[in-house]
Amino acid sequence: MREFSRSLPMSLLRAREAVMRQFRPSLRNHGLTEQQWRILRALTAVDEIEVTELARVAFLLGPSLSRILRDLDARALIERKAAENDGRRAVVSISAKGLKLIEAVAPTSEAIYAEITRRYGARKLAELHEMLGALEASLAGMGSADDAEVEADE
Amino acid sequence: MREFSRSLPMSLLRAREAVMRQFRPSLRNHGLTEQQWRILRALTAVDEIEVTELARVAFLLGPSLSRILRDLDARALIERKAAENDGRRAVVSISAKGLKLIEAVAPTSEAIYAEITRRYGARKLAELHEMLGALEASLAGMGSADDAEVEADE
DNA sequence: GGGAGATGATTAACATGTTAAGTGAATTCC
DNA sequence: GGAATTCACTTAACATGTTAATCATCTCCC
Repeated sequence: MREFSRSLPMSLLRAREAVMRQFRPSLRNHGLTEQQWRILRALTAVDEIEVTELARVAFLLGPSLSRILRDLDARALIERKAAENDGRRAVVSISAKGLKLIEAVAPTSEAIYAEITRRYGARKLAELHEMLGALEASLAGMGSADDAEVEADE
Repeated sequence: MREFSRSLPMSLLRAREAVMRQFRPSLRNHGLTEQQWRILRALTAVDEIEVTELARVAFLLGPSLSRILRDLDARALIERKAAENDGRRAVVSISAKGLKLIEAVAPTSEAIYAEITRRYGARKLAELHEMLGALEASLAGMGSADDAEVEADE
């Protein structure tokens, strides 16, 4: 079997952890987890957004997002309301307080990102992004070739 | 600020998820989570190994590893014993039952990996591995440049 | 226009990630 | 040689990942 440390999931996990290790302390100092930051960060780019769409752009599963939105709402960092023409949908936006928090964290975050870019190289970083995107695209249509399917009609 | 979807952590997360999505159903059919598989997989490469070293190679934090080992032990997939000359250390090895399980999962796992390699390209995959390793190395010495450190003596 | 099915969001249940604290054994250092 | 420290591992506590189930609304179709 393949050398363990060379497996693709492990390489991606290790690389991501190496990056996140840089950001976590700063976020922590501002009372934010990585996922909470992702959500607030995504909210700054739009006026308002539906929960499902937010889950897509912040790359979180529904249940995780539900919990985090409940918490962010309790901390008054976001605002929620029902969609006008569909009682099922909820619309979320960042609050003034949330915006203020983002602005407090952003400088450090940007500085860390700049340092990473400096160390790794801007060109190489762009190339890495491109290759990761291509990997995603390659696997897009590869519908989980599941062995031992219990039900034939799945 | 940077376009959200272009952040490095997000790219790495999305790529990893695209890969893991392929493996999870098969592992699930065999009653294993991704982390449990990582541990058993790492144990097949050695005769026995201490817990701390296992945490390093399987890239898991101590607390996660403790919990999972407890579970794998209860399922008789691994064996545990104390180190001979140091009562603090615990030594872990895979059991015959665990080995049998690995052998049952491996073919599907290898097939999925082969398909990923075919789609993405073997050369490109190797290059991606190299770039991820370089990224890790670039950030190795970058001791969390924490802003707003509460204590000056940290 | 009302009931079956689809849809958006949440809740539930269990496993892991993450940091801090605890426990017992080894080492250090007067 | 024993108190203080360090070390390996585990527990604790809380947040998120993951899948399944629930709940309310909406749509469709008869």
